[in-house]
Amino acid sequence: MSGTDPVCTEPPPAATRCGPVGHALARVGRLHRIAMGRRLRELGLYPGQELMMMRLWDCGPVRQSELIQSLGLDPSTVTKMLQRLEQSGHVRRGPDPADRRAVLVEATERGQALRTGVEDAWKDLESLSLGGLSAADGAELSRLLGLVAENLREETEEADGCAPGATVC
Amino acid sequence: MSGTDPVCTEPPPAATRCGPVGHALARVGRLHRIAMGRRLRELGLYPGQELMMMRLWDCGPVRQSELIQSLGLDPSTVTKMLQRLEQSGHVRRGPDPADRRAVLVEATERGQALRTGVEDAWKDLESLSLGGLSAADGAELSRLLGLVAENLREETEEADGCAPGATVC
DNA sequence: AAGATTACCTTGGTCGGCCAAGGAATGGGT
DNA sequence: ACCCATTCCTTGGCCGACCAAGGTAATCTT
Repeated sequence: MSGTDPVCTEPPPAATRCGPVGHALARVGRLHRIAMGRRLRELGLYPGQELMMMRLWDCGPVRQSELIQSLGLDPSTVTKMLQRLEQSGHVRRGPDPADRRAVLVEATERGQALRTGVEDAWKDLESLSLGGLSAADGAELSRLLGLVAENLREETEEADGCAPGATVC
Repeated sequence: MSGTDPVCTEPPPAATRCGPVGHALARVGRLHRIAMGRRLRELGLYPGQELMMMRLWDCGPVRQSELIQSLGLDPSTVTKMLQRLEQSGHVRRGPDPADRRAVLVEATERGQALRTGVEDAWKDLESLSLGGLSAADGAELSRLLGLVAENLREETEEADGCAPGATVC
């Protein structure tokens, strides 16, 4: 048994006083990411990459810019992540014949093979997270998180529009 | 106006199907972190550092191990973060006379000066996040997040105990 | 048709965060 | 007293994620 484990967070600092919900949010988000990361490691992925792969499983070959927008990530983040995923053989990149500056991305067989594993991991973690909650509570939580997400999204976007014709898939 | 802004996330991938709540959680957590990071930048801090500082404001000089445990972070993370905070003058580190392998950490005046700014930022973001929610909804959200946190914490800790005598402060 | 603007991606740098491994100092068992 | 286990911290490596800046290609303007 390894003695001291990280991730304890028991008595959080007085951030609780200034932003109880925000603090709980940050805390839960981190715990969720860690728990997910643990499952992903057995699959050979790092946390964050699974969302990228999910996107690639759903859509076929996709433009990198599409990934950037749908995942809401910085372009440079996507570039580097794809470079690593390419090197680990999960992803293939090639030029877009229709636009020579664009890059088309798709999952390799090796990447496809992870699909059920990743989806199971998500389902597993989902049920674990909601353990002890009634279905009604789950729905309520989902609803409230949606509202908060909307509030935060507005501030983050700060006027833009998020091009409507983007849901290509 | 910078044209393309990241962070859009509009139609999330089919992760929604496998773990709607988990996905919303990850999403909101990230948005919250980004929004907080924006406020912190004006104060000269990076996201994550503010929790460390809050802990230091509450307690006086603290052992590094205390920070590790209370924030639930990896020891190496804390070491590096403190090195940077020290270099930016927000924090001072010195030897613990009672235990020569330990390190005592405390906030400098410069670090203290950020306190109200950070707390205001948290309050501000909190009210923004909860905009449009009734007080009852806020409480409900808090309660549900607490439950989920508990579920996730159990898995993350995986048997340990989190030494009860740790709430020194 | 030439020039300015945009869109698409890279590179380089910095941070938070994790893991693995290692060096000191303390403490417990015999 | 001695040695072994534990605790406390550091270093190095790797990723996700951000920003800033730059290079190439398409598009819009005039």
